[in-house]
Amino acid sequence: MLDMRFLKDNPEFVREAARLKAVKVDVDRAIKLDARRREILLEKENLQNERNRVSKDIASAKKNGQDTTSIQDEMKKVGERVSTLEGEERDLQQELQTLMLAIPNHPSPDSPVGDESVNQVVAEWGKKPEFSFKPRPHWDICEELGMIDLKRGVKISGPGFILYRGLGAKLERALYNFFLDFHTGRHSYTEWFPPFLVNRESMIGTGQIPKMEEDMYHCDKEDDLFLIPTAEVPITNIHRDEILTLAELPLKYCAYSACFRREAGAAGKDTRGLLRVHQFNKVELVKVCRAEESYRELEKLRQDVEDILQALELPYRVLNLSTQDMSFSAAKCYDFEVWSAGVGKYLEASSCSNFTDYQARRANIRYKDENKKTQIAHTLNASGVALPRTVVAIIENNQREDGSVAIPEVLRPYMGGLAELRVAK
RNA sequence: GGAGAGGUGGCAGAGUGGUCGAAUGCAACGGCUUGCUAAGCCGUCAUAUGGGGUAACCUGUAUCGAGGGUUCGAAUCCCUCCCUCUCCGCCA
Repeated sequence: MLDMRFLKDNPEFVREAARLKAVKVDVDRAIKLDARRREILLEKENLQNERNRVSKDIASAKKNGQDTTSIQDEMKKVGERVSTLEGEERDLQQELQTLMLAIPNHPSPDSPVGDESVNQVVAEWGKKPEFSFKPRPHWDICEELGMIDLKRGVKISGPGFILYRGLGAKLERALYNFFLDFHTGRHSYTEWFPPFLVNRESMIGTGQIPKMEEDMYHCDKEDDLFLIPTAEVPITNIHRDEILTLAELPLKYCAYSACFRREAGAAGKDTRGLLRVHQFNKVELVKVCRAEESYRELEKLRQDVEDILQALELPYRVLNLSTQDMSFSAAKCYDFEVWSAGVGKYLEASSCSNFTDYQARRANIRYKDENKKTQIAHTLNASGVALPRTVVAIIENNQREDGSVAIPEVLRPYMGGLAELRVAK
């Protein structure tokens, strides 16, 4: 959410920022509602002031045995007027809130302007593997090695739900354990294990609602709980409605979670095998820091993600996302795409975003600065990293002509010392 | 799921209709003093938002789990919801 004062002072800037993100907003309406709300508030508070004062007088007058009926009648009228104004204010506030939640964060000046076609490649690492045979896609290899069972996954849940088996299941476990150990150890993140269902306030806090509500699985029995699309939601909301001290910033958190996405309308396009699924595993990195530090923390976060892709020896490139391709809440976003030889494509394996104060204002995450003033924090996050497409790249890039797959060095300790995946004799 | 108890400031804990935004204690912070295993004394010490002032600060309003109601006036009375604890039931 934006600061109302900022919006009031810079309506043109906000309009322009929304245009850059191709989001329609009604800035004028918001300003008008806010002005009207202020008027009402002023009148209401003046009346309340009068009432508070007179009520004290009544108390002392009664003590002295004086008759206070007429003045009480007068105050009753004041009370009624206050109630009316309160009702009006509530209505205005609600409409204003709805409008404000629909205004996106403004993109940073160094984000390329436009749609996904103007995304900038800002880094490339590693060499695409070359083969003396035609590399196969992961769905062939994985089925052959008995690592996933696509048909039965569909039977028990539906399309987009993956049933991992044997070494496939073990590889998942190996990867997220490796990721967690790597980030907690080498990068000193604090590990959390969050609930996978969260309430509506949390979803609003990180900005999934209202914009993306249709993409979320919802348990509507009466609990109003949502399955998390990413651990970003519970982890960023840990400090919702809290005031942090300067000493504890920046917070560096990491968490494994399963992630649930309806991916409504995405069927048919790049969805084979593990490319786009409704449930997947991910390790997420979240940072909360003071305002001045967020862009520097973004670069560090980016490095943390690069480190882990390099450890896995996966060729990748980093994109500086365009204003329209980044998310609603983001100010700047890097996407990490790993090269995968079988499908012959770069696959998005991580997003690394600075949300500046946008999520923190929604979630009310603040800190006291050195002058003891309360400031809105900045939040960031990155996947570190999402598993399915990482698995795809590992399988497809490390495949051999005989159908076996080499396991990256760093994962072998997590696979019980195994150096390759192959069909059991 | 059933029965009971309870939700007050960073924590503990008073307060049951009127100078209560809230006693007191602990913790924390600032200062003073001091000599004996660290203590004593003084002061400061919630959040949001509006107004005034360069500023320290002054000031209006709201907030005692949340929302509604009664009343001139609500932490205190009434209603609804949420949460915590204890006991019982169920259960991985």
